[in-house]
Amino acid sequence: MVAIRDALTKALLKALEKARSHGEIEFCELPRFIVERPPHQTFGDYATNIAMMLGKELKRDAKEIADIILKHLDLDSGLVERVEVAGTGFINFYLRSDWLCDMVRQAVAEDERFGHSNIGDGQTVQVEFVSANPTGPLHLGHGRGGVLGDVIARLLSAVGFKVHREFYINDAATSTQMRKFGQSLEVRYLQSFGHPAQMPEDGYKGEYVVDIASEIRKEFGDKYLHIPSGERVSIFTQLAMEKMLARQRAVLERFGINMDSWVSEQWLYDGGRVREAIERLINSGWTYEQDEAIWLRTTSFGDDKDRVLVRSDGTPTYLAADVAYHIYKYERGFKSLINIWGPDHHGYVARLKAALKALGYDVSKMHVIVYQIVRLFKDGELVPMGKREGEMITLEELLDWAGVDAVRFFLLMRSADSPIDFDVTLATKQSQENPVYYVQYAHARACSIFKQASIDRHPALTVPKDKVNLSLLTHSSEQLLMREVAELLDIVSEAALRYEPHRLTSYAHQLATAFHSFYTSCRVLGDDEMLSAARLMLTDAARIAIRNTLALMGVSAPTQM
RNA sequence: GCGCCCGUAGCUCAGCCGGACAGAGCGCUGGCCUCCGGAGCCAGAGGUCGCGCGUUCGAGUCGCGCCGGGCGCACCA
Repeated sequence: MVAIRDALTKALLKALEKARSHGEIEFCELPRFIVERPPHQTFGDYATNIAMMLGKELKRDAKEIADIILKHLDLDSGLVERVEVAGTGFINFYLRSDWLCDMVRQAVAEDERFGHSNIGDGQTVQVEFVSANPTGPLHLGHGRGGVLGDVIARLLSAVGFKVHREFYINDAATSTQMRKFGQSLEVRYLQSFGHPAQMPEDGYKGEYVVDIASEIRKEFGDKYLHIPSGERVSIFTQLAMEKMLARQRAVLERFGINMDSWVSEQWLYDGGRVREAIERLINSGWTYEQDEAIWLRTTSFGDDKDRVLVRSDGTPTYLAADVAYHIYKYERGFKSLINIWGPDHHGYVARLKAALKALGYDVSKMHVIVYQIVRLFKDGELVPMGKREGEMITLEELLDWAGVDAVRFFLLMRSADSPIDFDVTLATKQSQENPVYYVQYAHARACSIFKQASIDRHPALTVPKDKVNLSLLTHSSEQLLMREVAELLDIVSEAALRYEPHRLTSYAHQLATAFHSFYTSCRVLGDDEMLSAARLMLTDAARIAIRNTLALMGVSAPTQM
């Protein structure tokens, strides 16, 4: 399909060149035009708006230009049957009727690779996502960031990019959060020995802190009871961080997410990278001192206020460390960087970009995707979330309730810009209201046809692939299903290049609908051996398309349900 | 107050770089099981694309201004 689009685009460009050399059209730079699948079948299989775009630029009639292009258009007759100019100036391409049959064969031949391509040409992309504090378990919000990042990574790698998944651990020992976390842990530890320690107002009150404290007590007994508090807190912080991180990693793995690397903020401090970043910023001349703190003039680069780089007590801010982290990203030479950030970070984008610009980095290769909040509903009621207060449903619990597939699918259904109300009750429902089952069921059904065929020793199975006559597939539901299957490559490349994984869910649903409809109106295993063989091949292509789409979403494709 | 996001069918949302009669799911109404899995299929009802102005041959899509909602505006991360 990309091949088809490419072929059409190239033929158009050639025709334009020829028209120009004949002096019929003048242009120096072509406007951006598209070759797309038109919204309606009567408009052909592909269409382009190039004549209208040119018409606008040259102030000439679009139809006239279309006719000129058509005159010079030299098309592969094996592909295109005829070309028409529509009333408004669209050029519509009608492909030879067997192009869809070729697509079906291609699907079956390429199997797992069907839908994949090499647009990325091996260029490296780094995707940074989740990047949580190690001060608590992951929750639903992290889940959304996780699926978004992971599926964007899967998509990019499917279209030929070399993808690197990274988790940035916000574990700086000097950070307020980490210290507060250590203190909360200390309190729980002391309390477990009956000491009257008081949990600070803004401490971490979650049950899991008590759990960790008792784990520490189990492992080390009263070893830490009689040492200075400061020392105890820092030991506890370190211990707890390791435990939390291990749990986070385990949940992500269960959720189908495997990082290529984990970069620790503290490691950036220890290696002197944070200090170095600050020095470079100071040397850049964009900093100043005020109230004993060091400020960065981010307003000179589009931020709405200047930001503190080093606090008056001498400790660097999160921004300083994040600049160091991003310098480290740039150092590793990735061709592009994608950051998946939660809604609470969106004010932060301008700040970080400003700082990187001050150092002369090319910010255009860094893409920040900020997703909107996700609220959890159970039995029609909003479930409150607050880490400090400890009222929280963890990602782990959610996976226990709804399963990996449903959680991933639901979090992928909406575009990142749209907030999600996650309805656990719906996600766990095994009915037609639940889109996950609908799609998976289509896949299981396709598989079951093959199972049935082999039980029956159906003669269609013995027809060699190159003898299968796909032109027998003339029913409207067969034609529609072929068209849907043929869309896969376009859908994948578009979803990948735009970083929009939600396109996959609606496509998956469409595919499933087309398959169910085909299934209902066309019996695959029948008396006509050749017809059965053709339908079996179409079933296989559909099965492959559905399975590959689900695979890109990280959702399983069960062969039976 | 400033910044970002959103406002499309009863509900939840798609709508690609402006394009050909505005789409889907759920819900609702009415049909479909001799036969490969009814967790399915078919048909139908349902929309001033928040409002106004502008750019354009053409605007749900772009620009400006309102109105409504969400989030962010720390020497927290």
